[in-house]
Amino acid sequence: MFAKVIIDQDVKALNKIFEYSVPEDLSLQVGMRVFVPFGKRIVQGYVVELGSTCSYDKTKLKSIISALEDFSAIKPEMLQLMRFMAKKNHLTMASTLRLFLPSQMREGKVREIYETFYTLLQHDFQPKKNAQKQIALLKHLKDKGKSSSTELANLFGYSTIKTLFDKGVIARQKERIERKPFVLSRQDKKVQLNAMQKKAIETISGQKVFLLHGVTGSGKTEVYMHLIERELSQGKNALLLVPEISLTPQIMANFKARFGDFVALLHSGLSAGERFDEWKRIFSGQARIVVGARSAVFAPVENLGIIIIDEEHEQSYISESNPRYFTHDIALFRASYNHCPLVLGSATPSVDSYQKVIDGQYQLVQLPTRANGRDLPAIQIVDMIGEIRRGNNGIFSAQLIADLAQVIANKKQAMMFINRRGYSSFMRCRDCGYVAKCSDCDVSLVYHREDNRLKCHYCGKQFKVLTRCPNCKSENIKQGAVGTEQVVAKLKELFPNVKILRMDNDTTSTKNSHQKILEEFKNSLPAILVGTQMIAKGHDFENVTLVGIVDADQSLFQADYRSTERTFQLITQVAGRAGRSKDEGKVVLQTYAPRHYVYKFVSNYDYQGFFKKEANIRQTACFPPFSRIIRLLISDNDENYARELLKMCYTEIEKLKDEYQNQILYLDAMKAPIKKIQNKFRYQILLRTKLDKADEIEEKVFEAANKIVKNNVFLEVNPTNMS
DNA sequence: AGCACGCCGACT
DNA sequence: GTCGGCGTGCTC
Repeated sequence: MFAKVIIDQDVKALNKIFEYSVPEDLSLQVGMRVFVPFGKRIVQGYVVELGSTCSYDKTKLKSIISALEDFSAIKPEMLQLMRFMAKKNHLTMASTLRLFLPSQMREGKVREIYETFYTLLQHDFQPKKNAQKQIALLKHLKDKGKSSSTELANLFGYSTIKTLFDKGVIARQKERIERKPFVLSRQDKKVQLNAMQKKAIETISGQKVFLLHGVTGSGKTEVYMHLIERELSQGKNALLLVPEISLTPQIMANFKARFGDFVALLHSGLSAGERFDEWKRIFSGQARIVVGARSAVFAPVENLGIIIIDEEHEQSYISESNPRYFTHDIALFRASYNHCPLVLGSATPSVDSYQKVIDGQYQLVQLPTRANGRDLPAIQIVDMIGEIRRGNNGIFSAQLIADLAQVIANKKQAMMFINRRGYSSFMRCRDCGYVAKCSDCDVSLVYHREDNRLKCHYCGKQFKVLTRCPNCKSENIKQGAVGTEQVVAKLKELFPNVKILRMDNDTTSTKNSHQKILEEFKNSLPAILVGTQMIAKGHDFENVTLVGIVDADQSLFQADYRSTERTFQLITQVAGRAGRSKDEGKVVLQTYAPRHYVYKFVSNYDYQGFFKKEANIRQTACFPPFSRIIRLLISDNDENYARELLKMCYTEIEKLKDEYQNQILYLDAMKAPIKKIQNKFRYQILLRTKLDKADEIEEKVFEAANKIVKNNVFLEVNPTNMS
């Protein structure tokens, strides 16, 4: 018997299959992890194939040493997924397989926790009359059957346990316990479905992709729950993916309440141990519903009946570092492997996904009204240039201030949204415009208030805060942009007696601070919550009647073809926070570009209109989804060498132009936007191609680059942030 | 990734 | 004369 093995090392040079002979006494299965001799050492590998033939020189063949476990950690579906991903995303097979296992298994530190339990051994034992503690303990055990050492010690004292144990009245045993992630418990309130929801559930079935377009508050979550329930009753399992930020305790509690121990929750708050325990519950089939963030798409659930991606337009579904992948691709693969529906849900679908509806690849399912029957809040656009003309140079328009005053008078709540995407709080000299930059990376330093230092977000290097401009010696140095702090300060000035809370990266660094702030906000009337994207998602505050968007433009004017789309999504999302309950809501949107088309559509909640316009622009300009952008990043410590490599790659890739004349729309080589990271100089080749032969071209570009550059070459498709 | 082999510079 | 720098090549 021979085995094909993938060596568990994430190196391109080892990204191939090695063959071994299998000892007679070793019962191996495909998907098992094994120890194998490799050169002069012993390494871990994965068995990907077993058979009676071998293509390698048999005299040089070595033998597998042993298996790590007596089961296949990588199930057949995942092996196929590995092949698919490695090819699609140009990854090594090892790095792909690593995604499928919890870190605890990889590090070999499989630590399980045990706890001592006691049970009753002699049921008829009568303690002495005055031994009150013993009597109580025995009664406790009689009622509960078994009890942990810590519990008994707390209630009756350890000496009581010891006496009874020594007399042989109670028995002791160690049991493995699972680290259950903490979840709020709450009563499950079954919601009556409306007609649209019922219809959506009926429509969604079969091996297809559905785009569930539902306005904010249309009750998508309830639809998900019903779909999952339906599959469960058919004996199937389910996978629900959500963006990390919306994995709030409330949502988790909802699922726990509805589905109990059938649910496994995978989110960033889990410890490695908890994650491992959840993984095992899924692996063994104990947990049949997996709810989790991006990486949960790799959960070892078998027999899937449905896969749902909630808020499908979210950026967090794109893994941008190390093993790069797009969650939708993986989900689609798994859905077709399991012959089950894939549901992409959103109030503001990505242009990519909606285009697939137009192309007939996805089926559209709509939930056009809010579940509570309320209208969506009115969005009023305020022209900030006009404000300046009227002599108001502040960060709030007269309209916004008036509306805030009204909210406070009504003892209601307001949310103030600061759109921080795309800029950070850099330090700038007000006199000459000098901005502090990192000495190793070509990026602006970010000011961190907590420790009053400037930090580089790419290499982590720290610098002292500038007090004098090194360029013009001026001391007029200020933090660059309007931040949450400034807004809070201004609000306190305007409304000194109102509770004003701030929620952003600075105020939510500790573990439960997030929750605390939201809790405090919920319990204060009137109150204003100031925050970044963090406040945009999922929270359901019934007293919020006003949402202020302080500077809507900040995500709009970026050198990124998706910035308009993102602005539309963000504003719709934030607007959805207002008027969730009986009171009507309102949104005040401040902008310096009131005539931009995105504001026209967004204020009318006209997604279709926006999509048509946006798709049209992209088609004319030949941008995705009507083309593919391929970015090849080359980096090296030696700048000249990096440039040389770039040139060689470019010459090679340029040859493709002849072969694919009318396909390649754009090709150029240049410095990367961030010219240096960790002392590595970065150069890039950008290529834009029509879709017809995009796969083929991408493959050739990758091949060409790998022929020339051994390491430090990255290929990225439709990059989101080109740093 | 590791580990060996191999071919040039400065040391007990 | 040797010790050791890291460039190159191989691992079933």
